[in-house]
Amino acid sequence: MTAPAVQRRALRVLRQRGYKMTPQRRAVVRALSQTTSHLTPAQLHAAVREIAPDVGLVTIYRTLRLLVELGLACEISADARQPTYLLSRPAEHHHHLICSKCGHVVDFTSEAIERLGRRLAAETGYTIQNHVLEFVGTCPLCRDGRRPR
Amino acid sequence: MTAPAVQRRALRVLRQRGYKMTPQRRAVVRALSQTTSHLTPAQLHAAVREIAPDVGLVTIYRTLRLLVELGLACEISADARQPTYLLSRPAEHHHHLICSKCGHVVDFTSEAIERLGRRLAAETGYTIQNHVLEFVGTCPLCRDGRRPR
DNA sequence: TTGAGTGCAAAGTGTTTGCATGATC
DNA sequence: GATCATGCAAACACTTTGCACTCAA
Repeated sequence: MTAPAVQRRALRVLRQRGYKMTPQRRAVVRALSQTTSHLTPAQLHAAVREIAPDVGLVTIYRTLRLLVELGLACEISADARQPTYLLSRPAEHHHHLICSKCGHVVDFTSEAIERLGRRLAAETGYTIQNHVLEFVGTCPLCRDGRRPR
Repeated sequence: MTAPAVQRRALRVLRQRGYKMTPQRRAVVRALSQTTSHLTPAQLHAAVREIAPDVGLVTIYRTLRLLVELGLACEISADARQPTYLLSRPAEHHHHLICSKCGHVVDFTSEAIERLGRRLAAETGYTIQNHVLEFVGTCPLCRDGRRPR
């Protein structure tokens, strides 16, 4: 799913669910769709201000919460001290491979995890509701020093 | 690994690494070893105070950080707003299946995840440093209402 | 004896809430 | 025009830090 398509889908869902289409929400969605990385609320705030200079940080928090509720954005928790957010590209359940240097994120899905979940459920008697899987590493560009910083 | 064994191992490693064996550290390790659940710093503080009433919350934070650094405790980040901690039972890399009702935690290891990591590395060119996998669900006792609360 | 460890209070960080104003539908 | 959304400031919750004192080695 391309970035503009992700952006359009998010705005469409917001509208369909009866939320008002404000310039602030548009700007948040647009800023999120323009990065392949994952952003902290503060970083997103900075990015949004490039588009719409007087959006407040509070609006960032409120909009992020809304987007996550609607399944339009994901929260990455690999670093517990610093939750970060990105727009969900695939609609279905998926996972993230995150570059710890540049923050680039690769989405993937895995049937193996689903199987593992079923096996664990059978072995332990748990009913499994959801799961989080995040790989953290270094992307090829950063590793080879081909990316500034 | 039984709870007392986990406790002894943690104390032994602390000593071996040259850290002083204070009553506070003993109490934190003991309180952690006495639960099969995962605790927030505040919950752990309460539990520690049952054993050693004047341990401060600051010491809980400092000791948790130390234990995590030494690989003796794990941080669970399934709920990004509330990191929780537990003593590592297996020494090697492992994952958690967490009951969202009572907090009980089941450790497991998975060769399938290691394989998936290798496959992702090959496909994307990433060098993978680590990964987090957490399943969240309901344990059999809680689901069947056989556990109070 | 001496430096690591602790407790307290204060500062710091990140996030949420109350409320008046403003904009969307 | 009614209601939802925003912005500001204040409140909040959690975590870390500075500093003097204590205690394990």
